[in-house]
Order: sequence, then structure tokens, then C-alpha cells
Amino acid sequence: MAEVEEPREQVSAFPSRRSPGFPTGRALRPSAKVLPEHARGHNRSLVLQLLYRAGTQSRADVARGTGLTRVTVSDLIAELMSEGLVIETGERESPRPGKPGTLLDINRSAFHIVGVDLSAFAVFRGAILDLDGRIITSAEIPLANSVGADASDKVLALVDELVAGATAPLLGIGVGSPGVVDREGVILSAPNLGWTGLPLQDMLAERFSLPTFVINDANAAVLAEHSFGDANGDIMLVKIGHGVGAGLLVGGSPLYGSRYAAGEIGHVVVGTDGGAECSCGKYGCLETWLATPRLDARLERARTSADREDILRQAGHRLGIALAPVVGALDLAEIVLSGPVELLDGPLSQATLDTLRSRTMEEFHGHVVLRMTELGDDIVLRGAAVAVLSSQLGFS
Amino acid sequence: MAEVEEPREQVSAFPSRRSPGFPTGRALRPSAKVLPEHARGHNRSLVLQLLYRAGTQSRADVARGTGLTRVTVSDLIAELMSEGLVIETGERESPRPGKPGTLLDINRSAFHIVGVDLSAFAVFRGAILDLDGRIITSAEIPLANSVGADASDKVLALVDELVAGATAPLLGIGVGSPGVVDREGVILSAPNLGWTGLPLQDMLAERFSLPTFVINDANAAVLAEHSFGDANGDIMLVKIGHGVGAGLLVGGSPLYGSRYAAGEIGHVVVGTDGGAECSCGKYGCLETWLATPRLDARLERARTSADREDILRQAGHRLGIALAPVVGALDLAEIVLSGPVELLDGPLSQATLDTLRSRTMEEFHGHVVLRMTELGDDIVLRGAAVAVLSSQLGFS
DNA sequence: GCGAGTTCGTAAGCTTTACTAACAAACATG
DNA sequence: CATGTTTGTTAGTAAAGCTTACGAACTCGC
Repeated sequence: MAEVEEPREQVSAFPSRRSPGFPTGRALRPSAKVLPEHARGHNRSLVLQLLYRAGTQSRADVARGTGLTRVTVSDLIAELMSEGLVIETGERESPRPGKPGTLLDINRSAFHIVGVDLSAFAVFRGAILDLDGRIITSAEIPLANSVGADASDKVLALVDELVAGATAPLLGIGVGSPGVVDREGVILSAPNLGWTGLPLQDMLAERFSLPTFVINDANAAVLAEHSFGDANGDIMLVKIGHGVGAGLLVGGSPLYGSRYAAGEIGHVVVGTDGGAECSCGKYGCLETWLATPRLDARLERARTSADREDILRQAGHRLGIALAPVVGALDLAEIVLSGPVELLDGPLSQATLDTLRSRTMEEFHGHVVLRMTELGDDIVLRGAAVAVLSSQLGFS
Repeated sequence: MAEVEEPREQVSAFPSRRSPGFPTGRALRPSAKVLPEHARGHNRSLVLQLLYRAGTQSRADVARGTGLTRVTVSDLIAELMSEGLVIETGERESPRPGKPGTLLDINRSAFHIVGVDLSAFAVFRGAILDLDGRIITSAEIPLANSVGADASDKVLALVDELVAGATAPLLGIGVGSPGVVDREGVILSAPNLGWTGLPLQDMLAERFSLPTFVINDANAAVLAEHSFGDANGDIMLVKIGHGVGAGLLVGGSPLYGSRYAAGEIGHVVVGTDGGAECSCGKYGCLETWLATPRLDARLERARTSADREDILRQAGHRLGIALAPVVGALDLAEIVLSGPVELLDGPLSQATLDTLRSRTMEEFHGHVVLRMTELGDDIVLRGAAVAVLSSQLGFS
């Protein structure tokens, strides 16, 4: 019995079955046939998802929650238990009549995940996380200006260290990298790290024999916000640091763009009144207004706190100008900012919101929410872990 | 055996089975369980899709094209033939060895579709189309300034006329309407027609007992461009007329937005240097630069052809300014313009493209293509028909 | 002309999956 | 303590696509 379609052979922590999931649902791609076993995988994910989210409950509860019958749920649960993914946690103490149910939960400590963030300044950060996305241990390796192969060697070294220190079977490795990353985890271009066409995902998967996922850092961040934050509906996460980038989640799934460059808004020119010269050669790019080095430099020159506020407000204003057409086109529910709180939270984000409101139509887009993420500096790390979770367990 | 989930009972042209399709594929919705019959529906659509696109071929060809076995394909084809959707068209004249296959095709003249465009100026347009989207007959009804119930009565009258003149069983009714339309085909707001919360889809479905789909006009247009035009990848269709709106297709499916207002970019302010006062009260909205009445008025005041060109170029420039952040955020493959060719095709679209190139990053988004649609004034009509096709046959 | 090889479509039987029906176990309530 | 409720499991059924096998119809080489 040959596997139907398994493009890349990766060793999984699960003995029997990899959740196949459905074809991506794209109406027009030459989408694949669906076999009964695919349906099984879908329902399996459904059960897993319910347990993950709603927590401890009985088989009968799961049956009601998914719409499947108790028989089918029992069967799926047996499979999941044999893989060690689900455990029985005892009996329900019954305040109601009838036989008390056997309570189930995801075995939240049975597997760990390696998450890596390559987007911080001058340092690669990594961590081991549990299935709930909590950080168990973390590690760092200074970048020391390395680029190219030196830099990718440091990624390998960092993951080496994390994998060696793991205290539970690993579900996989997730990496959030700056730059343009394709669907196979090849980093097509990451100028700051001197990478072009680096197949980091394959390199890691081969070296560690673990399911590995390399994605863009802003996409990782928006995944984290979706899973661990309060995000609902279509959201855009704007990540402001040494550069400016964004991740978009539409209908629950990340938007890649036609050449994997979705969210690359840092070098879009903002406004029609010039602006400072950018490293890219143009004038008035979003990064010239918002990248933290530029912003810090401008703030240092400020004399009064009113000056500081003006500078921050101006930056926020520019962000609002750039985001207004995007909000209009996508009808976003939420815009989340990620970056240095002391810069972003306050006059800057307030000015962004004000500008957004004054440049879009209240009736259509007045409902858009703008806020800071509450996930702090771990957002990319945790988002990379979500990518692993989502692919290995079949949900996000 | 109860239907699993059929929110709205609609009479279909098909006796036995409505293609159920899969849940929308949104990772995080409380997505539904999948039964074997859902898989069947998916594979059924796959076969239909292949026949629709690739045209005449044998059962064995279909099996190779879909990855299903010849046995399964035979079974599905038998089902489709019993519904009158597929017919045998003769034997292949064999240049190759082996038994010649029996050629099959979609029965392209067996069903017709009603398509309606409510977005034209001062007139409602409708047509009967065949399964290939060709217009068989068309009809119009002058709007004569009616609004509210008078206007919706005219829609009913127009569809009455078309349905009465149909010469084949109807697959369904598709309507492209201006304004904000939700997923159930309720027109939440269409100011020009005086509609608020008008359940047009239900009204038509009930009156004609046919599957009916009411969608936004720009979304219809982008569907048409996708199906009948050359569009590939993620596209945005910008529809310029008395207003300015857009439809977005991401990963092959339309983008609705969190409150069904995606694509409503007409009242986004463009640039940071003021602009004319808009009917909405703001200054410098995209519509003040591009809506055809404003543009025509400005062009009438032009003295020389150089003046005319300047005006058109300025308008195109503004469109480029508005689109640059959207291109950056979505990494669009293509932007398609729909509207009066004499205004849009030439200096205007050239200026839009120039502006787009000068305000985005060549490496990331230099590949974006900007062009006029070739579907002309029938684009909404045909897109509305695509909505019917896509839902009733399970593809687009 | 004819056997060998190829391709097509179908028949029969198998495997997977989720379903229904039925039941024993375990509990609350009157 | 009898009754009703809820849980989880066993047994059997229906749907779907698969594999295997086969007759029909064709081309090609001798």
C-alpha cells in the first residue's frame, strides 16, 4: 500500500499516521482526489482540536462537540491514545445522573517543540516549548556579524543545543526567519543574513530527522497572535524593528502572496511629500519613518518631551497612511503591532489609529481594532512552534 | 438518512445530488466533520472540473487526469450522465493501439444560467448564458431613478423576463450588486439603490425556486476574470465607474473581509496633499480622483490634448499611490482594471503602473502586472454566472 | 491473415470509514 | 430499590474507492 502523496519523507514522532489533512482548498489548483483515509485525518484533527482548545472532557462530550458519533470518537481516541497524544485523566465527578465519563486531555507534556527566531537583532534565539506554547527552556547564540554559511551554521548549532537538552520527544522544529521564504522553507532572500536560496528547512530536517518548518518571521508572529492572542477574524500583524514587515492571516490561514513576498511593506513609499532617503534608494519608504534605528536617532535629537511625542506621532501617522488602503481593500478586523513597546504603545499607535479613521470610511471600516501584541519578544518563537503544531496535529 | 448540513433548501436542477463540497477550509472555524459522501462530492467536482476545462476526453483520460481509478471514474461518470450533466460524444479515432475510448464532455447546452448586473448606470442588465459563459440572450430594464422596493421590483421583473425566455433547464441565478453584500446574499447596504438589509438572494430563490447567488459586483467581476480571462495567481480587479471598488481573489477564492466590505477602497484618502471634497465629506478620496463623472467633468474643461493627458495621468498616479501598499501587503500577481476603456487604457493605466513601480520594491513586487480586462461590459454578468457554476458544479 | 501486445470499460470482491442499534455499567432520584 | 440517564463498547451495515481480472476492440509485426 503506497502512500498516496507524501512529497517529503520526514520522520515523525508519531508511529502510525501522519495527519494528511485536506488539499489546501484552493478552488482552482489541480486539486487532489480525496480518499476515505483523508476524511479520517480530517476528523482526527477535529477531535484533537477540540481537546486542545476546550480541554478536559469525556468521549461523549467530544462526540457532541464534533458532531461525530460516540463510536467513531472512541475509535479515534483509541488511535490518538496509542500514539501517546491523548491520555485519560480520571473520571468526572458527577453532579448529574448517568455513568460518569472518563475524562480525556491532550497529553500536554508528552511532546515538546523546538522554536527558533532568527529575526532578533545580533542574536539568534531558540526555545523548547510545550504543546501549549509555554517556554520550557531557552537559548541564545550571538550572531557576531556572521553572514552566509557562518550564520546558517549558527542556526544548526543553536538547534543542536536545544535538541540535546530536550526532555520529551520532539514534535518538530519551527523557525521564523526574516526575508522571503517559500512554501518549502527555502529562504529565497534574507539580505541582512546574506542568504539567497538557502534550503534551511531541508537542512534542519535532514540533520535532526524531525519535521521542520521554516517560515517568515512576521508570518510566524501572526500565527502566534492567532493562537495565543485574542485575535479573531482577518488580521494583519505589523512587526517593527530594524526593518518593518507584516504578516497577514485571512480566513484563518496565512497569506503568502504570489512570490512569497506578502507583507513586505517596509519599502513602500508613504505620502506624497518626499521623506528621508532609504537604504533602498527611494525616498520616504515606510522604514525611513518607522524602523527603530531611525526612530531612536530622531528621538535622541529631541529636546523636549513634546518633541518626542511629535516624532512618535508623525511615525504613527505615516503607518496609518500606509495601512489605510490595505484596511480598505481587505476589510481587516484587527491590526496588531509588534515591536518595542516604549516606542509603539502610546502616541505612535494612537496616531496610527487616528489616521486610519480619518482616511477610511467609518461605515465600512470604522470597526477595525488596533492594538499592541501581548506576546512580547517571544512572539516569533511561539509562532514558529504554532507552525509545527498546526502541521503535525492538523490545526492551528 | 438526514442531510448533514444543508442550511437553505433550494431546488436544484439536479435530481439526485447536490455537490456538497468541503467545509470552507478555514483552519479555525469549528469546522464540520467529513463523511464519505463529502469525499464523493469532492471527487465528483474534480471530474466535472477536468471535463469542463480540458474538454472532450475518455473515461481513462479522466482517470489519469484526476488520479482516480478507471473504475471510480466510470461510476462517477455514470452518475453525472444520469443527471444529464455529461454526455458521450462518440468514439475516439485512434491513432494509437488499443480499444478506442468513448469520448465524454460536459453537456454544454443542457443547462443555462441567468446572470444579472445591477451595477451599471441607470439600467439593470441581465442575460441568459450557457455553461461556457457565452451570452445566449440579454435583456435590460431602465432604472428610471427608482430606489428601494421599486428598484428591487425591477430586478424581479428582469429575472421574470429572462426565466420566461429560457430554452433549457436553468442551473441557477447569479446577481452582481453594488454595495456591501454578505455571504447569504443579503445586500447590507447599497446607497445608490436605497437598499439596506435587502435579502435579495432569498427573494429570488423563493420566487423562482432556483439556486440563487447574490454577490458584490466587483467580486463577480474578479470571478469572471479568473474564469474567462487570463488571470493567474492572486489578483485584484479595480472597477471604475460612478464609484470605485475592487474585488480580490486570493488563492483562487474571493476575499470577503471581516464585515463583507473588502474591496471598498473608493473612499480611502490618497496622498498627503489634500484633494477635492468628496460626497462622503472627506477630502481626496480615491473616488474624487477616479470616478468617471468627476473625471469626465475635468476632461471637458481641458483645452489641449496635453491637458487631457495630464488629467488622466494624475488620476492614474493617484490610483498607483493607493494600490502600492496593497501590492506590498498582498504581493499581488496581477491588477486588472475594469471600466471605460477610453479613459482607463492609455496614460491613466500607464501612470498607475509607473507609480506602482516607483513606490514598491522592484525585487519584491516588480513582477506585478497591470492590464485592462478584455471582458468589457459583460464582466459582472458573466461573473455572476460563474458564481452559480462554481457553487452548483463545485468549482469555478 | 493472424497472433501478440495495448488500451478501454466493466464486474466482482476487498478495505476503510462512519453509521445505527443494542447493551452492560455506573450513577442520581424519587 | 426501581426507574431513568449517561457512558463507552460490541456487532452489524452502508458508502466509497481500491485491486484484480476479464472481454472487447484496436495496432503492429510477421
